[in-house]
Amino acid sequence: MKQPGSSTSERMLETAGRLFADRAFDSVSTREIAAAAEVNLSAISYHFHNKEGLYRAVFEKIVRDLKPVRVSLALILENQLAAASDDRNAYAETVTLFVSRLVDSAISPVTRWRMRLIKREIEMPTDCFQIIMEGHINVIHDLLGILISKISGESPTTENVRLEAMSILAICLQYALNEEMVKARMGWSDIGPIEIEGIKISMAEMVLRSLNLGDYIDRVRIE
Amino acid sequence: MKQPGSSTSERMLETAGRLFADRAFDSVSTREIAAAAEVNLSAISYHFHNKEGLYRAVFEKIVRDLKPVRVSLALILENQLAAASDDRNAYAETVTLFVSRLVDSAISPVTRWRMRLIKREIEMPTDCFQIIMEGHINVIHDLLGILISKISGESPTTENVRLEAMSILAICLQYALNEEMVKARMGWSDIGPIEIEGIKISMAEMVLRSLNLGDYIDRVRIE
DNA sequence: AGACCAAGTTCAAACGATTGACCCAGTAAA
DNA sequence: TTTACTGGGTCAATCGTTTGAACTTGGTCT
Repeated sequence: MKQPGSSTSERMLETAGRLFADRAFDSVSTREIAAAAEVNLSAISYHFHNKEGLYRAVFEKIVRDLKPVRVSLALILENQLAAASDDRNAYAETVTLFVSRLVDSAISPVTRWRMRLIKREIEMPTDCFQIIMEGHINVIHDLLGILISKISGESPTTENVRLEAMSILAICLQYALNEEMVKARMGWSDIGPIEIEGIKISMAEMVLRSLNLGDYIDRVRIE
Repeated sequence: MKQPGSSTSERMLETAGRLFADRAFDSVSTREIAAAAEVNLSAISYHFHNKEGLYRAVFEKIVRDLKPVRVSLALILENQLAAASDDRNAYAETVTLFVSRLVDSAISPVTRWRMRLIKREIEMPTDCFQIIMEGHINVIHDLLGILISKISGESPTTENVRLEAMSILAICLQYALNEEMVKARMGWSDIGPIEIEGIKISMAEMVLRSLNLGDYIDRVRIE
């Protein structure tokens, strides 16, 4: 049934996005999208010129939708910079919060399909690769780089810092993407709030240790 | 040009595998596979019944091809168990070797397309999900779990150990999958032997620190 | 040796179905 | 009148699969 209050094009973007997140571009037909969005087939060419235009619009919308995530992460870092610059306990808290938010952005039911679509674009790039890199990934990777460089003392432009940032990004985002594998290997039937809590704790501890902040694990609580 | 000495079906499996690694199942047409393998279109139905049968056969072959990887990783662990069980320096060496081999299996030009195909199946499971999990992933994940439990003292069945194993798996395999992102963010035009060396060092250091073996980093050399 | 045959394999051609795109007349609200 | 659609129909292109003939091979019979 049609969602009241949502315009045709908004409904199309949401529906198409979910479908594209589940299956590849070529595997989702325009007719299926139109039917799922309860929209006429012609609406695709009317609003987005063609199927590729719709696909691109989905990504542009995702970048807009995820702005709160970027802002939230940037704010965490900003607050850190305002604090004492040598307080390693404060660093640990910042890292924990950062990781928690990152995992949330990847695994929360609200944003999960968006992150899966993003990850697919990264692994099998199309024309939208640049949109998602410039609009979202670059920002987060840079923020992580700055955080790591603050803690380790190395320059954020160092190859090592950039690689570490990429690794942390990878482990925080993996649960959104390897959903079936995680469920199969952990014996979970679903990744609900309880499982997410466990993931966050394990994740934060690992990242803290990998940043030589392992001593502060017990002093920090996950929220 | 046709490879001499390779049978039709072998050539089809290799060619189809590479194509399926680059693009989704539906995006690769049977005609394209046949043309690339320099094989008649009907050879698909003749040898593998249909397109899905070919796809499944590719995964079954991958599992067989990757047996040396599993054996190699198992041997590393076996040698560790034979060594002094409380020598943390030996642990560090084992972990370093393990990570090095794992990264190799993911990023080496020989196996890279296979790992990309595996990862795609994990992220967007089809009927072949079970084949690759039972044939390859479960083994490696279990081995990692055993290694972690040895080092941390926790039981390998602990949720925390299994999550940590999954995370280490994720960061070691990411470079095979996020190839374009890695190149874009690191400013590399290609992931060659030099870049792989850098990745391995950064990777091993991170994993060592996350396992509380950070003190032994400088005593261990990557090979 | 040469003729023959059956199984294994490859071939070109065609099948029906589905695809994305396009067209245009119609409608309802602003 | 303009904007935002709906509905139906057509189009060429491409899809996975099937068909039946042609070829290759190794063994058997004369």
